[in-house]
Amino acid sequence: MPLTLYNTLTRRLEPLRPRDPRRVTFYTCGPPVYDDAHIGNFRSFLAADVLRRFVESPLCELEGIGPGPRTVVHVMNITDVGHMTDDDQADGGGEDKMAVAGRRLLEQKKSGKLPAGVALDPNNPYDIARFYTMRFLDDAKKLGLKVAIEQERDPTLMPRATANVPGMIALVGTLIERGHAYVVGSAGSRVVYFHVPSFQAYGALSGNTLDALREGAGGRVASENQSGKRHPADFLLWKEDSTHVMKWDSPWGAGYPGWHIECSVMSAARLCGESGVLDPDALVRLRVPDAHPIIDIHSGGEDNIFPHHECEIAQSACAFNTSHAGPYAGMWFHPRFLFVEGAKMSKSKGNFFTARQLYSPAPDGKGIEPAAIRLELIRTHYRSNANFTEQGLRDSARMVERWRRFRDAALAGRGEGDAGARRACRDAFAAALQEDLNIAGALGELNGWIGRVEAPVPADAALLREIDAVLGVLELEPPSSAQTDIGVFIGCEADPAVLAKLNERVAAKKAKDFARSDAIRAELAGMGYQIKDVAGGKVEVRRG
RNA sequence: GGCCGCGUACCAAAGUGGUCUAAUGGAGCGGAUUGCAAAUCCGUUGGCGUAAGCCUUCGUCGGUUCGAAUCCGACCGCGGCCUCCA
Repeated sequence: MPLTLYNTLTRRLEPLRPRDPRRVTFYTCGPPVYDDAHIGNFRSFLAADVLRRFVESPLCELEGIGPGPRTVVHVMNITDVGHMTDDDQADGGGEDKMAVAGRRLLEQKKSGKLPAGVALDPNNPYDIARFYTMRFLDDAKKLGLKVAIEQERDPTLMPRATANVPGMIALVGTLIERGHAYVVGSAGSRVVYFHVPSFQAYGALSGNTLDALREGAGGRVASENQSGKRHPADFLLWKEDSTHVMKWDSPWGAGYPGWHIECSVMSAARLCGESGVLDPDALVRLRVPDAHPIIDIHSGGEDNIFPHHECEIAQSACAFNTSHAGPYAGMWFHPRFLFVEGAKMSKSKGNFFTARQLYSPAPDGKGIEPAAIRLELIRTHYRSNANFTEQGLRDSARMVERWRRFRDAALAGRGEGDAGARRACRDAFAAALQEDLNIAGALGELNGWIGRVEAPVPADAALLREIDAVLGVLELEPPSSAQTDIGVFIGCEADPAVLAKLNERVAAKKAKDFARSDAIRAELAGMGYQIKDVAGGKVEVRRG
């Protein structure tokens, strides 16, 4: 059975049918960079990553095309334009988020909390964006996000919004020319709006049709923001504002772009050029036949469905389709929110984690190995609200260790093993993922097979490697470990105080003073170190 | 008010008409191993029974069916979006 996915646009499971089976185009709405990305962001990005890895894999069969491997061009943007804190679709009120981040960084700098060696001017929004972009790329590579690894070779795969403003200006111009956008206000305070009623299919993705919006508005669209708009649902394409922290010249005055237009530009610019990036002139000349998707797959968190993706469809279809119809993307893929310890993540509840808080070594972070974080974030079906818990993280860490043991034993094994069992596992694993990425089912098949193999052989390791090319777990860096002649320190430093205790414990054990040696173990546990005796007379030490 | 989704055993999570007391991981219990732990390996974890077997379970109630965790209806509960948020 070929790969089917739940398409948000049609609310049905549908086979994935790329326009060009040799080159599947995939666009993911990437992170804003005025703060560190949190594990909820990463759940969504990693779900997209697993999808692209699976589509690339020989395990994945596409309808009418057959099994892979195949190429996926995956683009993920970096939103480094500071959008507004109260960015309702009206006129962009509130404060620029980049400015808010600058104030926060300034405070951290004053209190000495910024990491040493960071050269950063908190008043410069480009500096702030660069700072968080680098941190995001670090996090993403640690967690095995393939696009972040690839962009080192081809930076165009992760375009920056600030580098694409000319394309946005060109596209806004096109939309005005084609009668889908209009300018209001006079020089100094001009605003360009997209005129929503000019796009018939508006609401198809989210169900928020113009009628529904009118009924549901319930006073939420503040009347003071409506001045000049021809329809309450019309949304911002360009705002003239000479006081803004980031601003660019345009035919409608110096200002900044609306927050939906960047994705319309960057997706088409990178994915519609056979190789490389379309320049603004080529972009405005781009014409896609009606009812043909401009890109094959588009992903983003469920909260992007409305208004962001709805507006993106309207812009892209009106700008690029010959008679201004959709659907822009053939397949809309929306992972759901992540909960933490049963509740929606929020800073005030204290259940808010950035990725680096989890993987950084103690005492700054929790010292959890990236492979365990990745597995925990991908192991729940992408359309369920996954619940991220300490317990789940421990489960995942153990599963990773079990796979590693199996792989190592297999590489050291001899013989052919059971080819039939391998084939059955491979088929069952693939079949589960073909069905709307049923990853829990696929992991069940994998674990069941691993449990049944009594004497693993190199061919088993090869299958595990093929499977892991999709999961992306074992290929991640194993936890750092520091060796001393007494202990192996996993994910933590060889603290002198700990070393002293370990030496004392060895002496106590030698003297068969087990009461003393157990007391030391308890003391270490009180200090946050778990220890266990391993082969060779050494002690394995872990934080946590 | 509108749109969408979810409710499975101790926990997480598969299963979408019979092979289901129901994959898989964790946790628990018993055993091997260990000075003790940890880790690992084996067995086991609804009830009764020595066993074969019988009875009961997949939010609740009802319906369709020879047969339902799986299909339909109602209800209860939970959540998301409609406004910045992955």
